[in-house]
Amino acid sequence: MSGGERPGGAVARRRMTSAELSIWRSLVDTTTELRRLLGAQLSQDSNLSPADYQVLLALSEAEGRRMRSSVLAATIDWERSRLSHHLARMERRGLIRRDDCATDNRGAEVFLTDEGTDAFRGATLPHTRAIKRHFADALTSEQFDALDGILRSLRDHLHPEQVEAPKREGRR
Amino acid sequence: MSGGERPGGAVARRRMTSAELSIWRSLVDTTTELRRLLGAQLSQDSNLSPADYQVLLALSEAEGRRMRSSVLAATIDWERSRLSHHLARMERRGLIRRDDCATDNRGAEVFLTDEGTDAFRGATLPHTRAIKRHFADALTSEQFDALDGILRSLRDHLHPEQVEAPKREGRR
DNA sequence: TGGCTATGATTGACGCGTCAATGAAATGAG
DNA sequence: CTCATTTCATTGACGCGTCAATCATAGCCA
Repeated sequence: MSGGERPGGAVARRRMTSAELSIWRSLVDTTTELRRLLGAQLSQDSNLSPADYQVLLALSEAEGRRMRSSVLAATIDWERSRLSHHLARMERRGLIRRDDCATDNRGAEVFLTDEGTDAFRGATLPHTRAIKRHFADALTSEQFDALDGILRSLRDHLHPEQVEAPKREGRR
Repeated sequence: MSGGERPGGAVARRRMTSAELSIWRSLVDTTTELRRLLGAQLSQDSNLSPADYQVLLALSEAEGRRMRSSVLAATIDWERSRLSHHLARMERRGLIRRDDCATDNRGAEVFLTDEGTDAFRGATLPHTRAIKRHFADALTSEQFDALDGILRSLRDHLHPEQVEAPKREGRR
């Protein structure tokens, strides 16, 4: 209630308070710690890094478990070269493989091996449980609603153009 | 009030919903993006990485701008070896230096050089402004309150023992 | 004292991520 | 068709972070 702020607008406000700064630091510290913990758990349970998991997740949801490398990069919002390096490491471990692309001779197509599929399947359940235990179990449903709104505000502020595309599929 | 959840307790709840999972992913993605952005800004404005900034901040607040290496590691919650590597790189760049410790011949003492002090001073204002612009300006004061509570819940859940050190300043 | 263990700090190996450079194929203008 | 430009993907160099190993010293106890 009350205060003089507007959430969405491109407004110049008062100075940032030290409370706000310290909430920022706490956000960084807490998410860092959560990621460390969940990453360690994942790697211990399944010998996968969070980055591996992200790649496997995207591939396992793709048509035919295969994707153009550039599409994959866009999907998980990685730089191309990062993906290239990472795919090279994953290929060495037998989790994925790369083929030349049929329709564009520059392109590469990445696909899950059976081993990669199994690794992902085996990782999913314990990883989800760990997220529940360390994150979801800590919050009430009111807090989830609030957090959802906060994240939406942050995203809208970061990407002012594409605010509030309702619930549409496919197009961009 | 209302729902069936208890925030603090070590309670086993229902299955995690997909909405909760997707809020988790959004939290990871959004904080990652914010950190990338602020890190890029910092490095562009001041030629410092966020890690450099963390070290410089801790040192600049220390008695005499110097600290035992192990104390520094504990202060910013880094592994010793990470700190060692990072200090070596910062020393090469002239931001800090290391001395043998007077009271413990195993120990090292780290201190800010004048150059490091200047670099930190020059970085602080633009960095704080960037945090304000990209983070603080996106949220209402109600959202800050909610976020503060959420982070407290998460931290309490991660560290069940040291719950609820009240709100006093300075000592702990 | 001698010897065991614990601690402070560093190192090397290796996986990871960014940036700038490369090469190769598609695309488009003339 | 030819040349310039853009796009796809990879590579190398280098900074970063983790893990396991190392080494010296401190602390302890018999």
